[in-house]
Amino acid sequence: MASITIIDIAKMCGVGVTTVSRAINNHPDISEETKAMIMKVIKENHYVPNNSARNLKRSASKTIAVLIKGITNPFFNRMIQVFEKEIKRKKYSFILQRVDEHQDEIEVAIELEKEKRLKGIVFLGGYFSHSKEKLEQLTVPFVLSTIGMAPEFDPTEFSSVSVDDFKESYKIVDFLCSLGHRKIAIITAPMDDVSIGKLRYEGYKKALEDRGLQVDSRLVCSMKDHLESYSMENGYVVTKDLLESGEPFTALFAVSDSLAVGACKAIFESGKHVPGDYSVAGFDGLDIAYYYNPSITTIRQPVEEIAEETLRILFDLINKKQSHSHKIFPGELMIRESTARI
Amino acid sequence: MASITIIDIAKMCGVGVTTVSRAINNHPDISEETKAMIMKVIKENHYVPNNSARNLKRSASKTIAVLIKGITNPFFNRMIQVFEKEIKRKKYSFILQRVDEHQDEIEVAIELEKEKRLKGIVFLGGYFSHSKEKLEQLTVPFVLSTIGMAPEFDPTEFSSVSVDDFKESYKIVDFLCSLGHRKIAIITAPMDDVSIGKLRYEGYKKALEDRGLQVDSRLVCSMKDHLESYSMENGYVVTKDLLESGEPFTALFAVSDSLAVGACKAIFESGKHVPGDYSVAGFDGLDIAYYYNPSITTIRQPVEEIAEETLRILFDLINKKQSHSHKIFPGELMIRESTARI
DNA sequence: TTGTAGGCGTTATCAC
DNA sequence: GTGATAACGCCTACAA
Repeated sequence: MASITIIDIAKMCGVGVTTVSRAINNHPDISEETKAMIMKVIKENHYVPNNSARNLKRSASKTIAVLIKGITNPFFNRMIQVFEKEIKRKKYSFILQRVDEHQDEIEVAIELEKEKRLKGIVFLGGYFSHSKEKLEQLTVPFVLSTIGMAPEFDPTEFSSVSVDDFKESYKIVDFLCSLGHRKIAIITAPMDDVSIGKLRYEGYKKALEDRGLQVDSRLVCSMKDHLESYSMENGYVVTKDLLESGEPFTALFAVSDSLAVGACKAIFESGKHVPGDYSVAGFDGLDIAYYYNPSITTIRQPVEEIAEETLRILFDLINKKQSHSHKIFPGELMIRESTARI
Repeated sequence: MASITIIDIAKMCGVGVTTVSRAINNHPDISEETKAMIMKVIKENHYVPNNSARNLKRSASKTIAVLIKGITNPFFNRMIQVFEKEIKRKKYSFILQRVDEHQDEIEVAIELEKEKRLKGIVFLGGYFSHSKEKLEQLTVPFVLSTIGMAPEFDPTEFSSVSVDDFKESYKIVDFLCSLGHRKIAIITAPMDDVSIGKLRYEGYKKALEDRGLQVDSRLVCSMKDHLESYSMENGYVVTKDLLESGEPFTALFAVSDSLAVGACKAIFESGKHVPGDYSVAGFDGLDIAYYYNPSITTIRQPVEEIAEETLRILFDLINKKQSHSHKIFPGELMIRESTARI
């Protein structure tokens, strides 16, 4: 049962461990023959170096970790692909680490940094509200990507890439207004939430106000706590409640495309039509918003660009080419079938 | 910069490293006071034990790894949640490891087993066709979950949990036949593929044959290689091609719900209706199949049950309560709006 | 080009 | 209840 070690290999080959180590790690100072011979023995005996030992000894490794909160979010799929491709292209290795909803991503990051001797970290998703003290324990560069940020944060202490959730939300709600809608409902995060849900709600509020419209609290619907947040099911249940309340409205802005899909379903089940009876708008620009029937008006986030820029900044940070920077990408209003003039 | 170690903490506390180690790891042989004192110092100095060193030294750790191929598949989301919950409930820790499409999951598993001293492994997704020799290098118990399997495998050498893709596929195609459809197209994996796509295709073939129908190769559509497999986009593009080919058909079976969604979109764009002009059926039982408009007839895989059974078997294996076993769950035919009598 | 030996940070063994 | 000390498996000066 005892696993085979580098020493065993060395003995079998009749060489020293150093030589074996050189063979494994493609070091220059080794003759082709001995290397080939060693590799052959390694293959035959299925020797696999122990990563823990390597990481322990190694002072630094060329690896980037991406910590992602809410991995169920299809929005991240495309981003992950870009991250993986780009990181590999730079000859770094790539670790994807899921962070639980209730877990503290900084703590996970600190631990991982020590364990894997990371060169850099990308935080994806979730909301960022950590003490400066904690942030300082992170000794490698990191970038926050598509993360809602507490405004009180000092922008000189970190880097970030995202869209302006407030502004984009404003944009799409304003678009609904421009279609003549005056009673616009919203499905958003619970009020005690401090994430992008909140930012998008603020955009909604401001857009209405600028149009001289009152925010009607009866049309402000919070996602259900006991259901997965931002899910289709959540949108469905919330919309069902709204429809049953009898509160009149003509348009509905869901702060994510998945919520919008669920909302449409609830509307169909009540015998109504989209956009005939209700206009529905989403947010994010997921594939499903395009493929849904009707296709759903939404704000498309430029995921590829966001991912690429995130890495560009991270590598600049790693190479000390620059200090912290913040990049805001514009979202794109995708006008589709789910919204209509009133 | 140099990280703080257990020795530093020991010195600061005026105790030996052993004692600190005991405090960290909740060992019994330590007084409450010293433990509290040590923990306080640890907190104050933000000491975080180095995982590599722990793993290196530890003989065994209570951790289960789930290796997942194709993490973009929303089908796995629910399963992962179950895994995480159950594994935590058993006081094990949980590692989710993504495996790249082209990566060999067994190699990843072997490496991870050594690095993290795993107690067990769950393989999720992909197709399993590894040599016995390689499998034997895995010294910890493992279970294959929802994985297509080469039939030539010796069932006494591993455990598995899944639905019978062949049978379920047969079931839904037979259902389409029972509605009077005789020209049934299929969107499936490329013919050189050896995954569940192939099994589902075989079920389709058999169902038609048993109904005395010919498999019309012009109605057998393969997913595009250059697009993400099983994606909505793939279903969309393939269906567009099929419609443009002018080949007559009245029903379409897509081997995944996402493909089915894309297919519906293509049909709508051509000015046709579902199920008025074409019946469409999917496979998997994703949320979106229910929320889509029209809701999509599909085979629902009992994901929770599959996940739970997977762990039950794995833990039985770990506790030596049993040897390899195979569990096949029945899928459930969900008859919805996207299919109609011809 | 190759081998020897020390140490990475932790836990386990065994004394006290 | 507590503390030295030897591993764990590998990498890397340094020596040969």
